[in-house]
Amino acid sequence: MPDDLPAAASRRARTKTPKRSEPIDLDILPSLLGYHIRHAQIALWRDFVSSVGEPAIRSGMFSILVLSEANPGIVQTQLSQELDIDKASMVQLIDRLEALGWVQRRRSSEDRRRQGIHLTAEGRKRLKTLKREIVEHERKLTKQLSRTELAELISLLERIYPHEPRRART
Amino acid sequence: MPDDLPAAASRRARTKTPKRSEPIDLDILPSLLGYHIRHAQIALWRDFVSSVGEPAIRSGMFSILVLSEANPGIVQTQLSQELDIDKASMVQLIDRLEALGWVQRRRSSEDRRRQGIHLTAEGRKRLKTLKREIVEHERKLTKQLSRTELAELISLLERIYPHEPRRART
DNA sequence: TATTGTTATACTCTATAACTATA
DNA sequence: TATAGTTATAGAGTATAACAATA
Repeated sequence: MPDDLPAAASRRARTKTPKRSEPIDLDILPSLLGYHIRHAQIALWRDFVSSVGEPAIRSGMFSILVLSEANPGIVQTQLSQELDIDKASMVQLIDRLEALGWVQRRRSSEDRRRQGIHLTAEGRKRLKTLKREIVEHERKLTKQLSRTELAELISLLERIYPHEPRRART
Repeated sequence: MPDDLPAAASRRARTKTPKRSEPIDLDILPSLLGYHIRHAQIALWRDFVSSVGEPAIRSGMFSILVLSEANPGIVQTQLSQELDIDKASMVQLIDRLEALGWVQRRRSSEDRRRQGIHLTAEGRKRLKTLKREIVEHERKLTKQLSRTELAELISLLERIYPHEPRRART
C-alpha cells in the first residue's frame, strides 16, 4: 500500500543490481494480479516522488487537496470514505496540510462536531502546480499505452475494487 | 508501497460508513492511474489478509517462498532484485521465515559470502496450503473478469513497470 | 575495490482503542 | 446512543548508512 510506500526514495535508492547469472523461475507469480499490482504501485510511487517538487506531498495528501478544492467544506469522514483512509490517519494528514498552510479546518455552525476542509489561497496555488506535475508524471508512466488502452486498464481496475458508481466524466 | 499496506486489517477495520448525503466531485482523480492502482491495491490487500490462514504471511513473504521453492538455493540479492525489495528489508523478511522454520539459509561453499535460501519440509507443506488460499483469493477478487480480460489487465500492467522479459508461461 | 549479507536507526503509513464534544 | 474528530500507541514496510566477511 501501499499505499503508499517508502520514505524518501526520490532517487532510485536500492543497491546496484548484481550480475543476473541465469533467469529465475517465477513460478505462479506472473499469473497473480497482486504481483503485478504491487510492481505497478512501486513504479508509480518511485516516479511520483521524483516528479513532485514538493517533497512533503504524497499521493494521499494530493487526493485530499483535489477533493477539498472540488468540494469546498468537505468533511473528514467523507474524505476518509472516498479515499479509503482511516479517520484517525486522516487527522494526521490534514494536520500536516494545515501546518503547511494549504488547507483550513472550519467548524460548521449547523453541526458543531463537523469541520469543513477548505483550501487556502496558497493551497490553491500549490495544487495548481501539483496537478501539472502529476498529470505529467502519469503521462510519463503511461506513455507506452494508447489512450484507449489506458482507459481500458482503468476500467478493468475499477471492476476489481468496490466503489460507488462514478459520475460520467469526459 | 506500499507495498504492502496496513498491519492487522483482517477484519474490515475502519469505522462504520456514515450516511453519504450527496455524491462528491472527484475532479481529476478518476483519470489518474495511480488513484485506481491504489484502490485496487487496498482491495487486494484486505482480501489477502482475510483469505490467508497464516497471519504472519504477507504478500512479500509469500513471493519469497514461491521463488525459493522454484529456485532452490536462490540468494537474497536475486530475491531483492526480482521482488524490488531492498536487501536490508529482505534480511528481516528471511529472518522471520527462518524463525517460523519455513526456510533455511545455507552458506555457499564456492562463494562464502552467499547464502542460498532453501525451503524446509515444513515450508514446502505450508506453501502448498498458501498457494491454494492465494489462488482462491485471486479468483474471488477477479471473478468479475473473464479469463481474457484478466490476461489483458495483467498485460497492460506489465507495460507500465520496468521488468525483465518474462518467459512464456501457459 | 566490489559484493553479500547484516545491524542499527528512523520515518511513513496505517490500525486500534480510548477519549471529547456534540448531536 | 451515535457521530465527528482527536490523541496516543503500536506495528509493518521500507530507506539509509555503516559495517564484517569474502571475493
